[in-house]
Amino acid sequence: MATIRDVARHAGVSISTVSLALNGTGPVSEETRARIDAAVAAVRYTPNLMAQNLKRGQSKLVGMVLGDAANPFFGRLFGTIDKHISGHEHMLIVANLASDPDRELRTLTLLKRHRVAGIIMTPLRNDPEFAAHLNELDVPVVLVDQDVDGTALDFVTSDHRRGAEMLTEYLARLGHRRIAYVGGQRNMWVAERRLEGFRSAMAEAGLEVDPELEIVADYSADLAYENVMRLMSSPGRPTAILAANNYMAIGALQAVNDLGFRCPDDVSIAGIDVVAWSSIVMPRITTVEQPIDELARVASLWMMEHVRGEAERDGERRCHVAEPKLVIGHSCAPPPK
Amino acid sequence: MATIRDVARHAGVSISTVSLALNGTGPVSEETRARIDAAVAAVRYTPNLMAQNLKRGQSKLVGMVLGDAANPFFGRLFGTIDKHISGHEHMLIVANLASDPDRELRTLTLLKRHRVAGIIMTPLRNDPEFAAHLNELDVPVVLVDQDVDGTALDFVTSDHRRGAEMLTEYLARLGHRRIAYVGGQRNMWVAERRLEGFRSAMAEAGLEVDPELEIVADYSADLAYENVMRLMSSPGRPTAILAANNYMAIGALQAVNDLGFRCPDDVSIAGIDVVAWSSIVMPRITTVEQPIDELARVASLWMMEHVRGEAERDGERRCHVAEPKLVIGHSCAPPPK
DNA sequence: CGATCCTATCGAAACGGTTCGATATCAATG
DNA sequence: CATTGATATCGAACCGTTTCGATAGGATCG
Repeated sequence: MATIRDVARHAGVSISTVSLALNGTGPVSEETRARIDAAVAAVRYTPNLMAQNLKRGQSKLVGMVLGDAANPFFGRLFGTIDKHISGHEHMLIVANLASDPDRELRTLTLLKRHRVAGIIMTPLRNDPEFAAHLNELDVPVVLVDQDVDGTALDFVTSDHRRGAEMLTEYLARLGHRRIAYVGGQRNMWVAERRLEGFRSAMAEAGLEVDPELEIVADYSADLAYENVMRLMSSPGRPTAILAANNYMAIGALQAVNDLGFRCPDDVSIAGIDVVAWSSIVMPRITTVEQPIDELARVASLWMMEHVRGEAERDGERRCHVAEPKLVIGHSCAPPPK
Repeated sequence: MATIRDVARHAGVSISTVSLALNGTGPVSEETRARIDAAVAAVRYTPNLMAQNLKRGQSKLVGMVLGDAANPFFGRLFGTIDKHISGHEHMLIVANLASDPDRELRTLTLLKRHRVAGIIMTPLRNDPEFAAHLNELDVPVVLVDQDVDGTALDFVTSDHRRGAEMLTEYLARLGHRRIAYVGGQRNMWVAERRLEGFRSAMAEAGLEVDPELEIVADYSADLAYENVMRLMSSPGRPTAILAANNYMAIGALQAVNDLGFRCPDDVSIAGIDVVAWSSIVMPRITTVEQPIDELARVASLWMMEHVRGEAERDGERRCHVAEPKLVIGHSCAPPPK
């Protein structure tokens, strides 16, 4: 592959002159510039970014770590962030965790080896060991969606607790008293917030939570399916089900259908974060949506500030909490008599 | 950030010894190795991959160009390819075209500047100018999903033509005679193949295609919605609709619902490539699925062969055509009397 | 006319690594 | 004892750039 040396030789000038001409830094005569341009085309020169970055001591790469690329939430998040980042002649180098927390640390150090200018990540782990690593990483990081306790990193999320509250309140107002909650892993930040929201809204509505109806289904459609099957087959079955993410909502709906119940006539279903894409799921599921575009915009903005060195590190971490939006579908109705 | 020089100084050895020890190339005494390891930990050394790659003349980066990251098809494709690639201490550097063909060329040259070891891409454009650029790129490329005529690049796809045929045959066997086809842009490779499949299966079944019922909706749910609204409001409305991708299938179903028709009682709907994720769309849409895992596996395999220099370039391009799978849902029935 | 200041160009030193060809030490060999 | 051959370590060149300081040839000025 052609190097700057080839261009210089072909144009009959020195290497430094080529560099000055190509980068527009330093004065170059019209004539020389023309010869250089011709040479570039002749030898098909493409500047080596690795060499440029090495020399300049900065990289035009921004790392992005996704919790689960197959989930449309992350797909849209990535797409929108990419739109913002790649405008500034930067590129995203993306790693997918495939929901496997063990890959998280390895991925981060690999990105650091690449000397990325910064990392935007949706973390999975939330434990002191991980927080310690994050703090020692020495690369600007913006967390999205999920927090890691014990770090002072910029953090962009939506109000997961409020989202769960909104749906719970909605179900309670419809008259439901036995509401089942199908939630994610107990040790995950987002799952905790959503569970809090559910419980607080239940308390607020004067309803008590039956421990039997509080399920942990690890964000998996299959586990949700099994649990809802069991729940709906038992005598004290709920009249409404709140699922804490899109996959589990789908699993729940499937289970309800397969048992011959009808939604919303026999049982109401609401799901958090059931992405717009599934809006024609029939019945359309009542949900709270995260404002993905807003999350992506703020995260990208903050990241670019870090990259440009504009982020005034006054010790205070920045947090942006976006408001989720209640989208009423046709999956909820008053409980059957 | 600590460099190899710092490690050397801290351990009291030369730079080259550190390099030899860390890479396991060349003999290093137990004692020295221990001192070096200690020094690495002490100064928190992380090798600079840009420098390593520059010197070694190779990069551990593989480029991936996605047609539309927000579409779950690409999300799953990316996730699965990443799983294969990142096993070999490589990383994926991903760019999203957001369905904008104009970004395609720029993205490719940017990836080349990064000296990626290869590029896996789902192209949008299919024209001679683009093919020429691709041929001159001088970077190993594996095309996925969509072909570019006039190149000799490795190509992994599924049998789009056959997929459309299967669905058309299925609808014809159910007794439908007026089948509408909602297709993608006419200049796109995949769209052409699917249209061919539709027409050939129609001919095979002895049905004629009403030009009025052959819609171009650019893979957009909105356009499909509008067109199906129009179609279903006209006197000669079809009894079945075949949509050429997931978005358009959703648009079509929505339109049918909004007009008060019932699917499949009043009209049957089948869609190509309606991803598993939407399997609980009610009624579950009859579809042909692309074997994404297979596509990803073959593409990754071939890419790694290129990266390792094992690809015997004997002039012949490699093509892998996977068989799509007919998944029968509940969205199709015999036409109403 | 010598000093001064642009303008255009160049050489050389980095950037952070790898790697090849020394060199030094020491035990084994003839 | 002089060779030989490992073994362990090092110095220096190089990968493809950028960039700083130097140089040289005018034009401008007092």
